[in-house]
Amino acid sequence: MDRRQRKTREAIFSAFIELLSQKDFTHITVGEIIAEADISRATFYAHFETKDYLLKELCEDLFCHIFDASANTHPEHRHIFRCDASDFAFLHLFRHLMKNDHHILELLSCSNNDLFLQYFKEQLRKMVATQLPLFQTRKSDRLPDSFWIDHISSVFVETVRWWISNGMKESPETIAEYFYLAV
Amino acid sequence: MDRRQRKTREAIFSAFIELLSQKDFTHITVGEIIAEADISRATFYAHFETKDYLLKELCEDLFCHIFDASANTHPEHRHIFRCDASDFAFLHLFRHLMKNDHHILELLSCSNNDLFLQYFKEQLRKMVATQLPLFQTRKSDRLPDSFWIDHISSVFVETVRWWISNGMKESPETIAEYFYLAV
DNA sequence: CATCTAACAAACATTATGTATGGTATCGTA
DNA sequence: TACGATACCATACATAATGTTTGTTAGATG
Repeated sequence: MDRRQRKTREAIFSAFIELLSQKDFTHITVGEIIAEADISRATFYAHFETKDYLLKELCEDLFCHIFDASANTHPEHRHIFRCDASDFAFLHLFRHLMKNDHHILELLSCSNNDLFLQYFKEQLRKMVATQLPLFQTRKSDRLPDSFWIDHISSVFVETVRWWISNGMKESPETIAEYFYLAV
Repeated sequence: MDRRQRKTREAIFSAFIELLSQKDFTHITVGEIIAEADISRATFYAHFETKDYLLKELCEDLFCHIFDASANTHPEHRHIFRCDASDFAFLHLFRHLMKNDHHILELLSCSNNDLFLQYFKEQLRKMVATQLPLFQTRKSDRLPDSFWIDHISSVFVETVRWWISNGMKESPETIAEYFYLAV
């Protein structure tokens, strides 16, 4: 990919992130994005068909990073679902969120978090679905698989939502604790 | 309230609901609403300041109905949280949803359900919060109150989401069963 | 250096939002 | 029934956002 393209793409993304930290997605205009990114109107539309696609691509970028990282760093621990002293997949996710590598937290500010957490949940659902046997518990036997997959993903997402809206005062370990209790 | 006002308000609401069953909220224009409702532009703005307020008022109308109904019909059962053979608050909610009195299901079609379920969750959270002691369980002792309130409300909402996206094949009783297992 | 193409500025057509105006029909009430 | 209030109407308008087009400039790549 041409360096110029990379640079404007980056500029658009970071302008967008900046705006998202200030106001709701639906109230952000293309005009504001190009002003913040300091690019021409035509250039914006050369990169993204619409504002919706911009959002979509941003989410894909971000969540791919997080999930790839979690999936690859500690593969030997991914079979552990229930909480214990060691590392495991969900705790990794909480840690990644806390580190805020990719400015994800800015995106999850209250006015926008629905949007992003839904994308996030989508990814989680895929992860859980492909490894369903690892997530079996006593109570999951009495629930339909698809319900159980949704449930795990939802509780994770809602835990994150709570964590953020409470100022992320708790450690990733405490949150993981809450998550495993709740799920 | 003047009959004329009631009628146009109703016309706007049902036009809006019709459109929401076809497409996403953000892609519905005021122009489409007034065409569907067959009213003049000026009239629309005499009733609702913006499209967002229209949504808000619609949600308030709908969810107030549901919650009032549940709150009033069987007050003697509202102290029961855990699932048993008798009626209780959450089962009532599931039943109300299934009856689809106020065309709520149309609103909860996949493209829009986030929007409405968030409003729904808001209401639930209030209900749970005001009656927190009734919702205590063994595991809730080990979680912060606000986390627990969010958790109950979220699991309810996500259960509804799953139910709808699965075609509402299950009975309210079965869904209540799943809900109580999951929560 | 030569070629390809991304980015640019500027202008434009189209669509959506929200307001203002003066006339008409329907309402609640006396 | 008649009357005053007001909700609704059509129309027009100002403003703002979307998305496209054009010819040109500047940077990347080989």
